[in-house]
Amino acid sequence: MSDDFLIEMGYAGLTGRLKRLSDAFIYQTRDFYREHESDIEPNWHMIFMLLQKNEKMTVTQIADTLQLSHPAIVKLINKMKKRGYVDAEIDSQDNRKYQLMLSQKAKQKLPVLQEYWTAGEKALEELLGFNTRLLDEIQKLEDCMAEADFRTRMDKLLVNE
Amino acid sequence: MSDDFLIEMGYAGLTGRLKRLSDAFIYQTRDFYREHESDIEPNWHMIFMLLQKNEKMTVTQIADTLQLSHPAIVKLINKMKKRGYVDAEIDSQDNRKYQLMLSQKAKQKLPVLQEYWTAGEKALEELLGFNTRLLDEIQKLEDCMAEADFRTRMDKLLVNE
DNA sequence: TAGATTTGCGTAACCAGTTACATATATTAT
DNA sequence: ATAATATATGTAACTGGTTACGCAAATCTA
Repeated sequence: MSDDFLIEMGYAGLTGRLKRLSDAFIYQTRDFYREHESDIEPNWHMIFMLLQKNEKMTVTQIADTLQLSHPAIVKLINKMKKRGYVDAEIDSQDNRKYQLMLSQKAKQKLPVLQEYWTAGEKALEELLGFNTRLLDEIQKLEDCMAEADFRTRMDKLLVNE
Repeated sequence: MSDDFLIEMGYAGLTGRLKRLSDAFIYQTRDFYREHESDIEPNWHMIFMLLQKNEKMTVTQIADTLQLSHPAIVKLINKMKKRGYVDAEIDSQDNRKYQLMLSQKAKQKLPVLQEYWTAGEKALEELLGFNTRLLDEIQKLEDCMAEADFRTRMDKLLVNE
């Protein structure tokens, strides 16, 4: 028997375990960057990828694409701007919007960062046993959540409603 | 093709998706409790379960059992105390320790809470398609992480080290 | 039995997300 | 053309975790 109470809890322990796993990845990635004297942060990866692919994007576009709230993106981007990785220019058509893009510094650093990200991807492949079963199961869960989310299902399943 | 960039990112998107999922469960559970006029919070579930099973525990014991840091437990328990769900008594053998236990109020509320938790468990079973494949894959990942964690593997796999 | 070390708990500052609200600009409708 | 509405961004306060540090009590050691 495991001495891990969350595992012992079965289904009910899943949410806690997801949180633990997610935190572990975030903190360890942060430590990795610090160890390698890199001033970038874990979740910047997805912003870099996105701005490489799309050149220019607004806060709202990024928030929608990553399915995060816009204040989350504002915070992220502000820090990236402060460290000189992202430039912004006001949209000529719409004065509310900022078009965001990778700075020259960011583009210069990309080859080094790419090495880190490749190492991260390989490490993940190792951890998943070189198969996509976990990814596939998570995909199914996400699809299921899209149909009817956790709260909706709990409400429906509560007896004596 | 999905319009979800994290999915598009493949392995590299996994950590972001875990975070998203974990957050979704936490926020939706919190909303559920609020909707049902319950003043308890999502992660109290595991404390309730633990103190039902073990009667009395210290902060450090709880932190070890749940694999969380002790300040996390201190915060949790302080709020549970403030709302009257947990009582504490100083250990007679060791004046540093507090023995924590469920209050009378907590025990009275247990039947109602149990209904909520049952609904949550059923909802999770639904979301997982009434099988433990996701749980199993997560277990494998946890085991793998215990052997050598993400950061260690990234360091090892980084070329030109 | 005194000094060093370890242990248990607490606090502060941080991180990465959220919701709720504010404000400025654009757009739509009358 | 103006009023109402919608959209883009920003800010504040919260949540639930972390690490780093401090202090007091207990334990070990010489």
